[in-house]
Amino acid sequence: MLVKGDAIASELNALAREMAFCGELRYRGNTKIFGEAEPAEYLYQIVKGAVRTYKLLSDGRRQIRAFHVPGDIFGVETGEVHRFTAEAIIDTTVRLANRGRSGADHDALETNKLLKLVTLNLQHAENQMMLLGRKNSLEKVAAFLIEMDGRLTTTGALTLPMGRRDIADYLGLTLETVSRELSRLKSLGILNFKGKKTQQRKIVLLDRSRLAELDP
Amino acid sequence: MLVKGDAIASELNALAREMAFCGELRYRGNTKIFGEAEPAEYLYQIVKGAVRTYKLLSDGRRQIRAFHVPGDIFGVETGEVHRFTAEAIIDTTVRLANRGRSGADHDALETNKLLKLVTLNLQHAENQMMLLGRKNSLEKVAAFLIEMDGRLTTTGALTLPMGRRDIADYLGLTLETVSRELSRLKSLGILNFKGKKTQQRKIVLLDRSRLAELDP
DNA sequence: CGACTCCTTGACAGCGTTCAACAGTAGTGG
DNA sequence: CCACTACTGTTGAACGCTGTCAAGGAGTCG
Repeated sequence: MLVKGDAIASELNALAREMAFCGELRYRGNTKIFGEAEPAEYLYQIVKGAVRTYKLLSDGRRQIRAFHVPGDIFGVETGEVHRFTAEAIIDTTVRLANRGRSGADHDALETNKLLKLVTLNLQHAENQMMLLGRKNSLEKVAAFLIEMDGRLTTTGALTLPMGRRDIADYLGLTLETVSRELSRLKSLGILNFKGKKTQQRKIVLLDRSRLAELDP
Repeated sequence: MLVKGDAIASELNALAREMAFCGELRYRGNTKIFGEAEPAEYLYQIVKGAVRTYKLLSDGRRQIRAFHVPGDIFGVETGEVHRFTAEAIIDTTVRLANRGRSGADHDALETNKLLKLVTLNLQHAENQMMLLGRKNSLEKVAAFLIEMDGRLTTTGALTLPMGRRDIADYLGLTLETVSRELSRLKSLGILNFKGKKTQQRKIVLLDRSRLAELDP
């Protein structure tokens, strides 16, 4: 069975507590943190805010690998350069951790932590492959909500930091389809919007069990 | 830019040469090697044959993670159990390598090798996410041929061990669509079939540069 | 020979995309 | 304060890519 997002996230948090961080940086919304193929010098842990990591095709098609929220670690690379771009979605604060000296081999403890992090990334990617290749649009949106529910629900409401376009590029859909399926879930009584008429990024999940049934 | 399959494969081969293998097993085509959630005790390296690794949804929808051909290592798990099923596609011989003692921490050298293997898996998964989420059917089939061309071309011809159904479940398509796009590539003069009328698994690539242009 | 598997091909349907219009909110500057 | 613009999100209508359903050919095996 698939491991859900929250299980992965909680293990990430446990790992993060043991790491040695060495600095802090702030980014405004929609600004680049690092780009694909740039040298990878640090690990990043989010203190506040949200980040998307993605790859692009030459014609601009975008596939978002993952969303990262407070507590998450990203930029885990074992090679010399980043394999994807990272951007702050909203105003974001990150802590930096040094990667082990490149070239020289790391000490065993550090490599073990790195192994754990890369493995969690791989698990997430494998689950996302299943979603992208074999789920329909309603199932994709349901899975997305379940993942985010497990990671950033605070006060009973789910406040999405990202817009419809980002969600679409995460799920392999268009923003219109995402919007339609969210409306469908609302009309089914499974969720409700809370914010202003547009910018509907505050969602209240009314029926988690029926939502879960939509994600096979 | 995306790392192509052959780059990953060649690094795998380099790694494999340093590993300590401890046994050999044979499997007939379409037989299980290990199942999802079963205890993970070994690493496997293919000597001869071909293997698919995949996940299933409860209703039977299948997503193939990867195809493995001679030289490849699969079953790289850091947890206690396998996250996916592995099946021999055709008659297959594999070598077994012990995973480090679970629980106790492995020596640094071994962990480093494991890290390399998991990272290569992650790279492949990230590229596959781009393919599944954002490429159309022709681009998917082209990418598949390019990947396989880099891994199992021997005598100028590309002999695919897997059937259309497997290819479809790897690319997030149906077998009919795979068949149609292969026919299209043939009618475009980019490839030719070599085998008997059905069982068209021998493919000759006539124009690799035009094929590459189809994969953005 | 008949049953079976694998693949191809055609016709059609439908899911998701594309194109478009519109609404609500925020920011800017007169 | 209000116009004007920009941005985000929703919704409708039409299209088209891919899936579904079906038929048929070619090869294999008992």
